[in-house]
Amino acid sequence: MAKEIVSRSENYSQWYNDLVVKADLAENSAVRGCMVIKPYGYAIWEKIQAQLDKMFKDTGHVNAYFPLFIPKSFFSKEASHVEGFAKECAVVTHYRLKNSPDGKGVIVDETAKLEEELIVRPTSETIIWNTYKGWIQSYRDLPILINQWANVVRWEMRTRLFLRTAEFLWQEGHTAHATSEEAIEETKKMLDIYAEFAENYMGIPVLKGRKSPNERFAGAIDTYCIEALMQDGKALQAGTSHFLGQNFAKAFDVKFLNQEGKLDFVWATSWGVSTRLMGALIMAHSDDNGLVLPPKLAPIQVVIIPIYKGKEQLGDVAVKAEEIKKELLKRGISVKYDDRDTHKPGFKFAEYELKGVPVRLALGQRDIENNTIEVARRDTLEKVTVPINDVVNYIATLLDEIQENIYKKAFDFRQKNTIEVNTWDQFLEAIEKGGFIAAHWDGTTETEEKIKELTKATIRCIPLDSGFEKGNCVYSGKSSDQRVIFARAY
RNA sequence: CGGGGUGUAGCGUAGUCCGGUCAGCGCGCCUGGUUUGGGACCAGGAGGUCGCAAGUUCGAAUCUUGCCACCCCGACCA
Repeated sequence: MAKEIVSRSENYSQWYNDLVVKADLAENSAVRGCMVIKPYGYAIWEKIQAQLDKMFKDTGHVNAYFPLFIPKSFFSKEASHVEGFAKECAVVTHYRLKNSPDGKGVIVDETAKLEEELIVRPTSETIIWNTYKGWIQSYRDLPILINQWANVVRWEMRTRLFLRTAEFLWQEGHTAHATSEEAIEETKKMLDIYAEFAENYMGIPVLKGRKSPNERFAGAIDTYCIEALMQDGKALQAGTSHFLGQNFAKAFDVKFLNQEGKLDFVWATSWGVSTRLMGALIMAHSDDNGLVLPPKLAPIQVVIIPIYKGKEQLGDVAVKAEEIKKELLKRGISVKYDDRDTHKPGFKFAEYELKGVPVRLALGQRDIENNTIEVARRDTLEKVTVPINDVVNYIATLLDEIQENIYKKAFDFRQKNTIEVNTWDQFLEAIEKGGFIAAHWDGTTETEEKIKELTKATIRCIPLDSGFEKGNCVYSGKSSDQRVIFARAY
């Protein structure tokens, strides 16, 4: 199975597609816009889930599960929310099939029409706030800090594996608070968790910021996000955290008695990351040889490949390999010993490179004699031979080093591709090159939309950590107090 | 949803204009043997309602119509 992928320079999006399919992460399914996540891809997602889940729980959140279906009437209760999602909702109208009169298959039974149509959730705010109404009477019932791991459906026109699919997996946190301050604090706390996860586990540097009103979540007062830069210079929104104010509490009439005995509406947040993170992971680090996975999320961290001539040599090598495997496992490092005799070593080397396994060990007769082993790292493709007795320690350190190196590489790339511009001409030039553009913006939706129309660039975020700076809008010339980040985005 | 393109074995493709010895090739797959420090080699073998459905015709991968899927570009979006 000679699996070739097209190079990034030749065709970036083809490279991405090739990679997803050939590294066995996912494939298109029989259902338009929906993907099958294959075991290797799902294993990465499970690692993402496990870590995030731990971080959520460490900050006081608990998991629960709400229904896939949402009564249509719930949707119309929050005006901007409906408006935002109406165009991409799948709707269930019937609950029964019957045999077709012509004998060819089954048809919808028209007599089984639902009294009220059900929406397949594109997000769960409405069903959750309808539920919270029954749970909250007093400030003593607050806060509610719930997360759910679920699938959602958004009927997208154009889909791409992981980046945009009609059905996707995600987590959505939905919290309820007694005060605005507390809810805002929660919104920012979760944004910080996302950023920490992206940087420390995925190895992807992210910009934390706030969305412009135009890019805000439907129904939110404020949307915060983390934005990552991909190797082709396009931005990718990797996570969002919303301060919902009292919008949903008002829409679903969720009130509580505060300590002064006065009725008030509850304050809300919601926050989520999805399988889109897989797309970010792939595009941030991988190269023309295939995936490059950060050790902390790699399903297999180390692969051992035996090199041998004849069965008796394999025996010697196998003993040593199993020994090393056991030692690595003891250290909590995941290992695969690949002794398939149906493929040659060179084939396996290429295969594990394609799959992004961070460290590869090659062990042969020559090594047994010299008490050495060959260690190859995926991120730099460097190979070294180390004494076999040191290999476990060596690998433990190396995995950390790879994790760091991957992040550093991505960080340097972002630095190199983030540019401050002050004139419209500079802006036009910069946007063609790709990357993040820090420019002044007059704060109006009209300007934002005009820029989008002219350049396809959108405001990715208004960075949280960049300070006040007097300047003039790059497009309109009107005065501005802060630079914002523009980019073309996924 | 609009514009463009593609659909032939698991994958990549030739053939389609000009209907009839056109169902071929490469990779992969299976069996046996030799191999094994960067994608092995030899020999033999299996596998296809030519995307689906109607139609034209003595005859359709090839012509007509409709549908479906995928890719690229736009509008939408995590």
